[in-house]
Amino acid sequence: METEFIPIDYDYFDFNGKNYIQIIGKNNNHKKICLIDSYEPYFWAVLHKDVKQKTIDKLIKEIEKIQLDEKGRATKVEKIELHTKNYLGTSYPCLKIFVTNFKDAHAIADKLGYKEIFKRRGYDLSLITKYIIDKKLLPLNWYKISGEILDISEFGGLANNLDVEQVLKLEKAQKIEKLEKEAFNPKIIAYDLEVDNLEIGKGEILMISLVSENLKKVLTWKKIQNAPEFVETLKDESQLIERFIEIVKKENPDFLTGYFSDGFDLPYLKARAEFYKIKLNLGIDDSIVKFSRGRELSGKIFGIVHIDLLRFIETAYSQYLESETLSLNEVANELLGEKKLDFEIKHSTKLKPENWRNYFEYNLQDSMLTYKLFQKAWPDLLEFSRTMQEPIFDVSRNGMSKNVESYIIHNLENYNEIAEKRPMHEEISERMQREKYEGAFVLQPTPGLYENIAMFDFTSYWPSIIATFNLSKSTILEKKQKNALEVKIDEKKYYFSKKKGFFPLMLEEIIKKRKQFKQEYKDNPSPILKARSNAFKLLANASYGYQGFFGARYYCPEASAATTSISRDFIKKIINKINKAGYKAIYSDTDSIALLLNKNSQSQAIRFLDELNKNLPGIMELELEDFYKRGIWVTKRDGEFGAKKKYALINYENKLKIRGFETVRRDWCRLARDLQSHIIKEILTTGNHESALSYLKQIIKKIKNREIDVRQLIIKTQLKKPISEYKANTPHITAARKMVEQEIPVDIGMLIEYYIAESKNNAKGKSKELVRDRVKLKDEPGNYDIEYYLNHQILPAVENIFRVFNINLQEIADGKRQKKLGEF
DNA sequence: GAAGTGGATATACC
DNA sequence: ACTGGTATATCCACTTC
Repeated sequence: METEFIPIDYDYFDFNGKNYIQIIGKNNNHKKICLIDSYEPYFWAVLHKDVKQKTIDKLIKEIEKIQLDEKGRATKVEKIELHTKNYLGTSYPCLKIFVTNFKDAHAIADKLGYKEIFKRRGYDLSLITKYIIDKKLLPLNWYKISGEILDISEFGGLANNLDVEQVLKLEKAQKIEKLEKEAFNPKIIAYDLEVDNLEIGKGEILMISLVSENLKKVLTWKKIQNAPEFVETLKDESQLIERFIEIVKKENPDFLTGYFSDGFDLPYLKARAEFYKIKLNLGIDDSIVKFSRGRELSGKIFGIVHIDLLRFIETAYSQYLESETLSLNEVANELLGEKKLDFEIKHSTKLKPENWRNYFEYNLQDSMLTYKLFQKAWPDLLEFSRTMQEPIFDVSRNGMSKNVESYIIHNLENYNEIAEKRPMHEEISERMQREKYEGAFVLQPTPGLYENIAMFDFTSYWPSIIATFNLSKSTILEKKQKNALEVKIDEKKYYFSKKKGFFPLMLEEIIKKRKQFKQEYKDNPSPILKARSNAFKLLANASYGYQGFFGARYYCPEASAATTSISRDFIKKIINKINKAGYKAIYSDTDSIALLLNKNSQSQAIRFLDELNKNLPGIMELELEDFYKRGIWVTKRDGEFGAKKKYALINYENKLKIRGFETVRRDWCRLARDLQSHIIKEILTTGNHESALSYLKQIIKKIKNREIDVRQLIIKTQLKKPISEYKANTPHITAARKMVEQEIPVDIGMLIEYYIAESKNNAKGKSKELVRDRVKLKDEPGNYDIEYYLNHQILPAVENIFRVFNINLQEIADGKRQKKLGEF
């Protein structure tokens, strides 16, 4: 039996004590296929270099005798092979020890207390990861496969109740190339629950919406006359759950997706199903939904990949998004230009029929948005999975450190490397206590309005340093060696080998691929190429942090410290060269330099950049980010020094680039942010402050006359931990407590919205009330505090901008504020 | 009782 | 606890004179 096949999800099962792999995927006729494959699990024993052959033979005989019978599972060492492998870049004789069941590999490894054995490795990788590495059946790639149709009786009748076109025992698989357009088009169902009580399982499920290519449905038990046609009314909540299961099973999609569905929708469904003693058997083998533990729950369905889009968006998109929160509403608005429907959610007992009809629409829209977001994210999900070579289920939930590690693990074979082990608890807590090492260099700017500016920046600066200077766990030397690179950090010297290590080499490849895909995308734009280029970009960006991350297998803070140390040296040298060549570096942060062109032309600057590049070693590269016609740098709130990480630029297409200013900070009120951005724009466009100042005066007048809508004055601050864990009584915690009192749901991660109202004992005025005592929730009636908004929001946001022009709003700040304000 | 200081907290930059 | 360090700024509690 031959067919084309694309693997989507991987699972495993035990039969007669042995491990078997189950792969769910599609054939070229878009039918679901299940492949069964055997797998011989093994781990490595790294031997000391000088162990003699005779001793090795004896050792093998010893180890071969090991048998275990734990948890009713008889396991033994099946066979042993001798290989020469690298461990952290050094070659060793290694024993490849095959065991009956991979779950016992760790226990058997623990029995190997022989002095000839230097390290035991490879027993802590997941079975799926090992399978993908060894059999090279990579996720989301096409294969021509041959196999035998599984007999109904085999593996205890496994093929019997599996809802797939075919179950095949895999014999051969050969990778084939397919054009992207004739490639795999996944079937997706998006779903969303509406409930009465947000606490998992504590309320009733009111309705569930489902959206697929040819499916738009809201299931409910609420009988409403003239309900929209997409509504299907069931007898009660238990029928509703059963109908949901029925539809999903009938549709049998590749992906079932929700938004925060790991944390809400799926656990809720499970809890309510349990309440009614219904089996939530969504799996294509009728298995129930399982939740794997971890920091967050992950809901897994056999044969249908459950994707919580929020989790993928957190790792893959959040750094690019401008949205203030990652709520479905904001993310959909930014990525799709579509919003959730307006609907005020109330307890179901308080809803009138027309409210219900709107509620159904609202519920359907949530699934529609989720469905569209999935399609938008699909190229990225696909390319993440292909790049890291891990299933989409995992890649969509893992953070970037895990993704970097997946990439490493799956590419180790190219370097004949054995995987390093994961740090254990004790080691992790030790690592967490390490002192911080010094990071990036930031040049203090001189405040001012500048003209004719260029911005240079290093491409993938830190990764390119790691690759160029060979900084990693496998290349750091214990002591000084001939030709070794010496890096001095805090009077301590570290040495790195000149012989390239696998991590720097992989990184070099990642950077090169990123460059290549970026170029391919430019030449021939497609969502897939963009996603591919982006996956490699994110991988490069996260790789530096990976080496300094306590959970990393290839943890090496010395390499991280050396990376930043070298980065500081280089950027300072470049700054010096810039200043000596008739330019003036006015600002620099980490990998970028803003410089004044002075008398030089733009083309001269580009030639100068080429010169600088000629003297850069390895794959380090400096590029032109853009030319700007004006830029402004301001002082810190107090003192005359220039503030770092705060500037605004305007290029020759009149596009603004604003960094660090309150304009881009969500914890400042809308009025202050809009005013500041207006003023920055005015100044950068005109080159003077006059129109900006008159605009400011207008706004101040409006505030004093109470002409400002309180919605413009709402301050939003995120609640980052449970209220009880806060030591400080800040305004936003006070607001959160008020919300709890008023029975408004308060959750970690939520933006707390409030404004500052007039003091109650305003007239007496002597001992001023604290800010937190004047907090009112966003919908609470009251008068905003004119003094607060003037002196704590509006003026702080703009006074250091005007100070650049010697306009002294400072006197106002110095206590003469009240009097001075009268002048406006 | 005003002024200064430092801790806790949030958010941004790269 | 789930990449890293650098930096600004607010509010509030506390100390100091």
